[in-house]
Amino acid sequence: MIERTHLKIVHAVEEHGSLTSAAKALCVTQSALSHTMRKLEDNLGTEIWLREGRSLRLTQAGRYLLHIANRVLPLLNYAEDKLKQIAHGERGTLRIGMECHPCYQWLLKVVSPLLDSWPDVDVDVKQKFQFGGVGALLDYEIDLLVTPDPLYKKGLSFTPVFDYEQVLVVPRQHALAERDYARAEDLSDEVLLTYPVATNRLDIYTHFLNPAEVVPKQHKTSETTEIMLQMVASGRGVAALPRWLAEEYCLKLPLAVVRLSKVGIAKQIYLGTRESDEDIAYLKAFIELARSYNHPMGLIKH
Amino acid sequence: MIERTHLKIVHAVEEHGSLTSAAKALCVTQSALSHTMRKLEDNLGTEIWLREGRSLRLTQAGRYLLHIANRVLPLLNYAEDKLKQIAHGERGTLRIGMECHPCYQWLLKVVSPLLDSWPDVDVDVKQKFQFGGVGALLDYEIDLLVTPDPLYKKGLSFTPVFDYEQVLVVPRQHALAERDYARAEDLSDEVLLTYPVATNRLDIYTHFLNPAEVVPKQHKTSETTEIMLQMVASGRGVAALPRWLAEEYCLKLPLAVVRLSKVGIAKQIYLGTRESDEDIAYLKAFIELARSYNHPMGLIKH
DNA sequence: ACATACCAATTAATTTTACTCATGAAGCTT
DNA sequence: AAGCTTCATGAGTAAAATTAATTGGTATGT
Repeated sequence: MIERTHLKIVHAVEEHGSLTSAAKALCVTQSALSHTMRKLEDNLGTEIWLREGRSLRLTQAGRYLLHIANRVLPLLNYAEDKLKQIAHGERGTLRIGMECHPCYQWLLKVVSPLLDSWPDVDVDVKQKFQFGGVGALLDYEIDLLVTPDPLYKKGLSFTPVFDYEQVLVVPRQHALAERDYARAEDLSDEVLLTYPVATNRLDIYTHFLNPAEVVPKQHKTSETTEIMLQMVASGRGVAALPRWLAEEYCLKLPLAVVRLSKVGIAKQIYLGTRESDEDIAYLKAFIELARSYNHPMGLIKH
Repeated sequence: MIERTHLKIVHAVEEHGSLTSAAKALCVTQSALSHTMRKLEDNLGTEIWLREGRSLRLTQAGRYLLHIANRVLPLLNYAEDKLKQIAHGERGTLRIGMECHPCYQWLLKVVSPLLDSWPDVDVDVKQKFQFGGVGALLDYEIDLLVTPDPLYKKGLSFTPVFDYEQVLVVPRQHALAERDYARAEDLSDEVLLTYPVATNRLDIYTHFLNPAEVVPKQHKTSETTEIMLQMVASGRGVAALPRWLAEEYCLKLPLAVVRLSKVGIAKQIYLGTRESDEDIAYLKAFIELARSYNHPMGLIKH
């Protein structure tokens, strides 16, 4: 009933002062406007303008309609703009999902150049998923999954973007600190500190302790890396973290880093996307950015 | 480009879960919706839904469009409602203009029953007009003029709604207080207190002093009735006011009321409207209300 | 006072749009 | 695989929007 044209007409008439000049501005004839508005007036049962000689004057209803026009038109114009930008991949919300704590630390470093070079792209980070990160990706809850465990499924594609080594963090005075590497047995008398997730999602179990059938003396958890490492520094246990993250904290706290097993635990961070999204420009750009981004002390030298 | 239908469709599809059921709800065929939305998608250059098997899933663009729909549709629906109410005279803003100070006092008493019986009518009171009250009425700045001086012009109509007598207010101890009435000469030795308006708009001049060619000893002005009468009570002068207003203050302050001239100055308050507004229900109601309203002590007994 | 310019409404004709119908393709269900 | 549901598509049609041409009214200027 009240259509966008009506709002546009009322607005244009107010701006240009007459039906005729408004018509010119809207690239239609004066007659078209006259017809269109007359129909609306019939429909509402009230006049929008008082016809006084050769000029129009808004009625109370007209004033109210103009008020609505001033509220709604900018909204629609802006929406149109934004939708076209989305269409061209210039704008959007990149919804990133993450399943591992170190991923978050890594992401923080990579996201800011994206925000800089894509000013119209918003980034949204989610961390809890009912059906896991892959499920969230398939359910369109997120557009990008940052994970160390790619789970290849039809319609998804995973790209490795970052290699790192998972290492043991011990107090600087600890006996292991001097060693070239730690063996699983070395932990049987230690308190192990990890993030609060299932042990089958912790590499130190799946790749290190479980194969040797070793369990640590005690297992404690901490939500935050900071607290965890302060506990390590004060001799309350040991932790397993990415080397690049651990070494950062070595500068601030009395900690030392030890390789896990003779060869070390090598990990990758993968970015997962839906294949159907492959032509979204900013998504592609982000993956490229992430891949080319050399973390200050991130890479294992092969 | 983005029309109201598009918003309605996106909204309905979200609500009903499919094009087909949305079509049913909107009383058109599924085909119509499909065509309409396809056209919008072509126009924007992006899909609104991902067609997954036989169900639709909003794209990012689609989610944004839905967001817009949720903002704009209620606005338009409400506006339509309100415009139809305005059309039927059930709703509106009654813009009242006033030119005289006592009018304001009177209005305050009459307006509240209107607000009670017309809950959807707002009242707006204006007091300053570049081209006088009549000009404001003709220029649609106001819808109703409250004035003691009707100025009959084509297209306007005035209705008297309230008779009152303009009287002199003096201190209760004043010599004039005992008199049946005051003559113009009695004021030649008095300080006259009035509202700050031109003397040709003050009845005490036009109807009383000027005809007798008398000027008071001094002429002072006050914006407010309260202050003016406190000054009178303290012997600093005399004032001319409507009897009903003056008698109200006599209860609170040591004042007395004296008739001006032997026959008194009879005044009326008129309500002026545009003839073209005669079918606005709440306007008619207000005038009726005002006319039937018996001020507690307002009327001169003829 | 007359001519001129401007403005909006109206009528009839025309173009454009929106909708329906019929049909087809693709996915679920059983 | 049959049956059902859902969306897409193309063609035809009814409806709506727009235009062109004209009328009547109101300022403006000479």
